[in-house]
Amino acid sequence: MKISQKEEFNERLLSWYHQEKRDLPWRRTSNPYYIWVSEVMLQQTRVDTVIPYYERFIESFPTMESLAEAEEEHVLKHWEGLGYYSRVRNLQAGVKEVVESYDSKIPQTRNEILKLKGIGPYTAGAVLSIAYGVPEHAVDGNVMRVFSRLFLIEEDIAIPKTKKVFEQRVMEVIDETDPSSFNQAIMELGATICTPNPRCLLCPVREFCAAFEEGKQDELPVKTKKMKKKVVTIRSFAISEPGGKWLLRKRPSNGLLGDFWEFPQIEDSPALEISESLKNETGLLIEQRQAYTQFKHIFSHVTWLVEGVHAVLLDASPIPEGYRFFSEEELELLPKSKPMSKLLEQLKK
DNA sequence: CAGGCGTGGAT
DNA sequence: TATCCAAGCCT
Repeated sequence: MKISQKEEFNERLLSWYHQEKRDLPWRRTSNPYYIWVSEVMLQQTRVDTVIPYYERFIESFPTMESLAEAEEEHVLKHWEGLGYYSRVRNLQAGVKEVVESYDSKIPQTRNEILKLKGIGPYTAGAVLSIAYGVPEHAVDGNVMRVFSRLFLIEEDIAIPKTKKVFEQRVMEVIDETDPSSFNQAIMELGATICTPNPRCLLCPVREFCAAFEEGKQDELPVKTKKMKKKVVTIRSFAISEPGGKWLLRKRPSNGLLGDFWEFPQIEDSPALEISESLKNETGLLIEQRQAYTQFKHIFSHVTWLVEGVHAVLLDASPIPEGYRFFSEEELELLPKSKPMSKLLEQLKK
């Protein structure tokens, strides 16, 4: 596509968008905070998955002040099952910053909004353009896929610096009168038409598309990186005490499943001496019962082979720092990871 | 920069 | 079953 065709391109794109766009909850509001929440939830997450979470979250935390004041555990419970849990801790931290340091007004320049926790280049552009009408690029995976085809850009989108190429190109093409609709229209196109297996015959702008012109739409975008996943064996100890309570510990804030409570567990230990390993790593003294369950859980970058072991705590055992007993009722209120939920499900059998 | 960070759906 | 994702950000 030539830049001289910009006006005609935007006319086609935007009229298609206004006619075909999906009716989504965050498209029914102009509240910048709600837009912010939706954009964070949508990071690496499908629209259909996000919708119910978004509705519940906004209902429970209708204002930035209400989110800023909420208990982290309560907030995390609203994110349970969505994944990438650091997103919600960063969101709350960012909202607190806005409430406390910006008089509850979200900054309206890229440099300022980028300072907020959890707001990166994409989310900055998305909030600025959608909530405030600022002509800023918001380049995500959709935009790179669509633009790589429109302009026949064959650079590897798996390499971080490649994104700059797309950000520049967006700024050349963006509709200055309605940057909100422009950014959303490109993403909508990527999500519904210009998908990995594109449906070019339905595309409103195919006559501007260099890849379609040359029949290369199926070869773009170029993306090289492949994920290799580690496999880790996890032995998880469901330790009960006479009162029927379960002994849990809190995971560190950083890293996988940050701040989640879990059964004490050890990684990659020889099966024969697992009680000894647990004692070495945690100080806990237990009497092991029989292994009661075994399953696999696949995270984005690591696979856990989980073996759940039932055990009772010996009277002589110390309770290490950071460990707590939970009744069944208390357990219900905790945010739980998928592996934790699977273990509990098995426990009830 | 490379790698860590969840989950459920599509192929 | 295996793979790759889907509106990225942080360190």
